[in-house]
Amino acid sequence: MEKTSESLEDYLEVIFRLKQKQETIRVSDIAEVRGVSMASVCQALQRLDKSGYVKYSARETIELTTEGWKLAQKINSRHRFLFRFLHDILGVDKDSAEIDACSMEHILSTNSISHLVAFLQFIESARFRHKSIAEMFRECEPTGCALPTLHRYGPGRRRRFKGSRFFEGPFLHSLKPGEKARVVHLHAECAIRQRLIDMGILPGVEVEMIRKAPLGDPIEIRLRGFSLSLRNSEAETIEIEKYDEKKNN
Amino acid sequence: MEKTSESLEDYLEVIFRLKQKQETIRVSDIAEVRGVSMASVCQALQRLDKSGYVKYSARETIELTTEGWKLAQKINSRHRFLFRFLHDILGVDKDSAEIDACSMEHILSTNSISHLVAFLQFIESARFRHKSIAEMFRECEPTGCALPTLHRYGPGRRRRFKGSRFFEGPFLHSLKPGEKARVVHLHAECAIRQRLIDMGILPGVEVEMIRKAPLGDPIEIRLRGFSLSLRNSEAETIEIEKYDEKKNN
DNA sequence: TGTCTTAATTAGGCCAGCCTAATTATGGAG
DNA sequence: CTCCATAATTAGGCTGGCCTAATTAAGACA
Repeated sequence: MEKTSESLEDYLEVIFRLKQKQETIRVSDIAEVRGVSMASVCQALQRLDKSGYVKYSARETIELTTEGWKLAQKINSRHRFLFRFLHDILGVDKDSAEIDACSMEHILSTNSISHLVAFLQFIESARFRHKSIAEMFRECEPTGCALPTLHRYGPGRRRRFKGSRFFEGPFLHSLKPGEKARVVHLHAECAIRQRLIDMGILPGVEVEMIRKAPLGDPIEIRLRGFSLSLRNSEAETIEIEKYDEKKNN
Repeated sequence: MEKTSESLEDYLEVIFRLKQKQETIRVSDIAEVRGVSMASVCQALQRLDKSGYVKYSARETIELTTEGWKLAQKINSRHRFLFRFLHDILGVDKDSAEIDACSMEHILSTNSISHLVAFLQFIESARFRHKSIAEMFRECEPTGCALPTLHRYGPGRRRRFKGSRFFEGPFLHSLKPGEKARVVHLHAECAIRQRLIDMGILPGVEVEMIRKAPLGDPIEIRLRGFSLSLRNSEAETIEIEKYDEKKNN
């Protein structure tokens, strides 16, 4: 079938939903919901018509084609699903969940979606001491880690990176003496992980390489004012991120 | 600070990551990673310079400003986090996880991200019978629900719907006699939910309204060839989605 | 010194998506 | 039947983001 853009998929979805409510849809209805001018809706309808998802010619009724229904249903069911995940499981408020589901439905790969579906089924079905995981999570009083805001609009194609695995964060052992960095993630498992955490090596913490032993094995780092030595094998599991010279937070 | 688009954020992220690896970055490096022409990179650098995230003038070294570092770090840590969620928890393969994390990092609201962070912490820390939830999930042999593919490219602003809660799926009780629909989700809890499921009312199933009692209370529906009566209060918890007249699956 | 190569930049185009303003139906009310 | 209000459409513009092709700068080398 013809390709569609995110924007067109949104139009399709709106049409689909309006159809659930009312028999005839007007251009102004769509414009209202999407928050755009009627002129834009007109253009979109023309493009959708050309792509074969909508049957439409000037001043006539707006009808989805069979292809259009199919696609709209797919999008819509993704939307519902994502909304449910965000709202029912994560506890995100309805408005945010709605908006985010709206964006995610277009960009998530089939692959990730299906994993998420499976995960959600698991989360919903598993029971421990008569409670679902979602319930337990809700009782945990999620504090919300207050990650910073990003800007969220502006056009842009979905091209992204060409090859995906170009980058993998640098690790602690690769710091040169004198260099500083921030801990990003601990890749170690169980016992070692716990040991590192006990020493205060946590994501977000600033570390500075002091020196390395001649053969590079025990290394000495400073964090929170203390110095500490680590085995190289441990340092290799600590993912870091380098700083700008002027230390911005 | 100046606003950025998704595309610019991607450039910023690439620059940030390259900086972790090498001292000097060339236009061609960025072009290579992002898979675009050098001309495009040039323009992007100029825009980034104008927005104050990058210090750059023709044929000179590419430097992030303090603001640039900050923003890039934010984006990057989101990326890492999302990648971890997709890959480590959901089990999505590295490539898909990378690409999807890349898209999600721009569009998810702070709100959803922080809920997800909290959720992930919970998932990672909770233990039952010495196993983490992620481990248990992995052992469940996720089958992958095979949701259909959507197209994923093309420009488009992030405007979306103006008001978010305009729509809520129609529910079963709103069908008119003779109309058909597909069950989308059961909103009922525990006992009632189970009862509905036992009767075969599951997401994806086609139902047809046969008739309603005079006062609208018991209603009769047909599904999988059988007819069934339901209390209105039950029907109100069943979210549906209407069909096209020509029944496309 | 001039020339060649390579990297980077500019110029000029294209497209999607949005806008506003101007125009064209359409369906009453007088 | 005409005219008006409203809805819808067209025309014309703008922007971001990409491209190719042509140009310019810079370093290497004879």
